[in-house]
Amino acid sequence: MTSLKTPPAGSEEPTGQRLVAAARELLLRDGVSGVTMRKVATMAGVTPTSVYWHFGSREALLDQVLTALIEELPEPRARGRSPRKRMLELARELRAQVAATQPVQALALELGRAAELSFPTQVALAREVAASGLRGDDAAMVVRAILFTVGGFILLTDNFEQRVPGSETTQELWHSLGGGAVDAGLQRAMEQGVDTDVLFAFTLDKLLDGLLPD
Amino acid sequence: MTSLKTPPAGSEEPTGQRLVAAARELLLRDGVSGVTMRKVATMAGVTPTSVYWHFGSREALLDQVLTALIEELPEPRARGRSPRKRMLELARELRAQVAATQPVQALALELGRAAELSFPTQVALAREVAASGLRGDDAAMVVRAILFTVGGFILLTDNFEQRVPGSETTQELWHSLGGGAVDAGLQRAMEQGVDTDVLFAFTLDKLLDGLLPD
DNA sequence: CTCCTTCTGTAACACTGTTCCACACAAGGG
DNA sequence: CCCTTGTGTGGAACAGTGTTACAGAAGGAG
Repeated sequence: MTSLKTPPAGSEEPTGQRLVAAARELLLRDGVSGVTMRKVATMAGVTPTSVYWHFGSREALLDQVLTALIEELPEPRARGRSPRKRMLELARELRAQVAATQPVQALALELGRAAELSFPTQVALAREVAASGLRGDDAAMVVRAILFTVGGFILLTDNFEQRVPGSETTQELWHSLGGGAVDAGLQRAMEQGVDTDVLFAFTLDKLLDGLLPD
Repeated sequence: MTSLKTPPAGSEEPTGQRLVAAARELLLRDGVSGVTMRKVATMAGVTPTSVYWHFGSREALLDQVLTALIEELPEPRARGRSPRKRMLELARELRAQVAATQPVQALALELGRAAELSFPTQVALAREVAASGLRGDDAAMVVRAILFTVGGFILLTDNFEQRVPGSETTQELWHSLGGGAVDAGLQRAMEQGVDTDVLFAFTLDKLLDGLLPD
């Protein structure tokens, strides 16, 4: 059933595995739109027809690639002395991981499987929320508020960074705004760039202030 | 210079304007990927070549469409008795507007002009932050924290709603999680669906608690 | 009239995902 | 042994995408 025929000369692995490996390499190198059926097939020494015989569609192929990549992601580790510090650390880790595995995230988004990527962090976060004394629905709201804030922040900064050249940034818009509309000091501050790392830490810190009143 | 030739029979408007109108109609009806050069051209009674003569590229055409659409967006109105209530109202309005003008948002995102869409709300928000007593860099951090939270929330829920059928939702993942990993009551709560409206209001409320301590 | 600019249509190019069809090859049954 | 069946494969094509080279038509200016 598995190998009725002798494997094609030039490679030990069966065609299916070679196709997944090729698609994976293309994904990490050229991004999700760079994974082309003809490129994948050529890289595996085969024609596009074979890809369709083995997987049925481009989406099914990418789905297998994503599954393999997800399994390799490291487990989140909650470090810190208090639940609150461990939550901050988990959020920071998730953000760093997303930044480091950009094409994987883009693929998960396209396949509608983004939830799986954050789930381990989600569980670890839930454990810390429970450790801080919250239970049931209240705890769930807190977990979700943190998750949505972190996830949203990641998506947003992502979109801001892959800005199209020539389009106006928020800072430029603030600069071109006439005087007197808002407080002058505030406007001047808005015209400067943002350090998203600092803003991320600040926002999460203040959110936790509101969520975990001691 | 403007119209050397008699306008084509069957329409008073010049070709350029008809093309923008056609692209706009296609965008609002079929989404950003539904705006095809051949469809736009056919709808305007012309061939794709003319589109390229007038605009140079698909991106330039869509850019003009977006500019026109942005100008029609209503100005944000800050309602409420306190600065804090007006901030919440502005955030709610922005979220509602984004939900109501989805294809416009998608287009702005693709063209890297998302900043322009939120900018009026941004200014109104800054005014309220200033009204609540904050100044300079501190005020800017607060404005940005709110903006990034709201914007991120919108992007995230957007991605969650256009989920691919067959892929696992977060709730299903929580359901398939073995017992004992986290508090049972918390897990049960996470298995239920989220009302994103309620979560949005809750998150923003708690964030403001942390940002605006009285 | 000729020249020149403006604008248009035809046809093509390079690319995408996908499908149809024929062909090779190994296994098994009569 | 032959013959059918199932497993893979390659070649060629289809329908679609954005984009471009090229040949014109139409009107104003000299």
